[in-house]
Amino acid sequence: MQPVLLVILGPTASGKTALSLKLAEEFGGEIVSCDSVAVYREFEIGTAKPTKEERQRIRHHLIDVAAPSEEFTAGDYSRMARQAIADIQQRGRLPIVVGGTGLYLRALIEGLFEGPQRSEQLRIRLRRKADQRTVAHLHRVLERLDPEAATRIHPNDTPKLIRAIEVCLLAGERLTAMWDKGRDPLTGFRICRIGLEPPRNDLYARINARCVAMFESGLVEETRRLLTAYQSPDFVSTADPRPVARVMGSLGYKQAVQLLHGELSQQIAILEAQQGHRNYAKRQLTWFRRESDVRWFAAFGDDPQLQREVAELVTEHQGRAEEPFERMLVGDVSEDLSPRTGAQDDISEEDASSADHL
RNA sequence: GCACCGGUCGCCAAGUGGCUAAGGCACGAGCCUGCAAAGCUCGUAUCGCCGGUUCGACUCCGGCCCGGUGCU
Repeated sequence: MQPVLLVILGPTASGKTALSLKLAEEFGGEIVSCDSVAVYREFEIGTAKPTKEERQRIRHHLIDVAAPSEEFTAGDYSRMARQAIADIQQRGRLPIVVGGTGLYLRALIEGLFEGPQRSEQLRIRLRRKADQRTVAHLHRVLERLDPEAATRIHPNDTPKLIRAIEVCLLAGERLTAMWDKGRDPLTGFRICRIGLEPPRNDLYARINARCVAMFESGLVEETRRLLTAYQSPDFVSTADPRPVARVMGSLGYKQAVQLLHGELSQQIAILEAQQGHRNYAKRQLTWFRRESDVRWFAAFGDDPQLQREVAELVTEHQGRAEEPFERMLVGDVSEDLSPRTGAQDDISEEDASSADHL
């Protein structure tokens, strides 16, 4: 029977880390982080990675896997995370994906379409074009290359227009045609999705407090240190030999950089970082709400009551994975105390065929 | 006490005697197929209170209340 893959998703500061550690301990699991900034090394305080102690206690994957100056993408994430999950599975342990980055999670579970990787040169040209003329120009270009894609992408959405044009040009094929070929989903697992959605006001209060804590524990000093080796995407200079680190533009670091440039007072920097995180949390929630088969919990991940409930759910899910036919047979053999006996005969055609490629 | 300035959505803020009172932020809803902690879309007020002038007032007049500034 297919092994279980546990997925914990929720907005920033909802307690995913606490819950995942608890579950990993209880079920003998390893954690696969799904966070587009935690993949970068050297950036610590602002990324809210699990602590060193936590990472010693429970094995973590997909954290610190890229150099700050590296371009890391959803495709890279998907490939590496799948490898990590396969390894964990092989060790006989429970893989627990802990996600905050919706696109990465979707790339991991549902896959991406078969398309060309991004081309920095092409992007630079397109972006320049967008600056010179108007955004509407890019949309017109896409209209010519792929009218259907142009219908689906809003004329103001520059990054998506650029990717669409890039794909058409590089592949010599329409983007929508490539979409139609489908994705490459992750197979071989029974996925159990746990969603965390604490009351909005409480979540916002936690986000605010966490931002303050980040600044108090040295976010600005860390940023100053990092700035000696990398430059921020918001203050690039071509004459500067330091490589650009895109993470430097992410929430918290962005404000710390502005503070160091004297554009912001400490107080305003904190307020803006808080605001950015709150807005981000809201976007995450609308993304996750669309995710299918999520069991939602209206509490924080560190809440003991919630942890108990989730643990129960996971146990139930695992049980079902090990005794897949029990549920189907309850009606027929309810008096039978060992429903597993004889269950084999009742395998349906679909199950029999899907068992073939195991 | 007197004088002046100001009171427009949760905040900032335009505005006109008469189309359905700009915009920004927040907030809410939503999008998302390799930069995603990014980018984008949509939604939300009857203008401090009372009275008057007027065909018609948020806009004009008077009084009151509140905030700011100045003065004896």
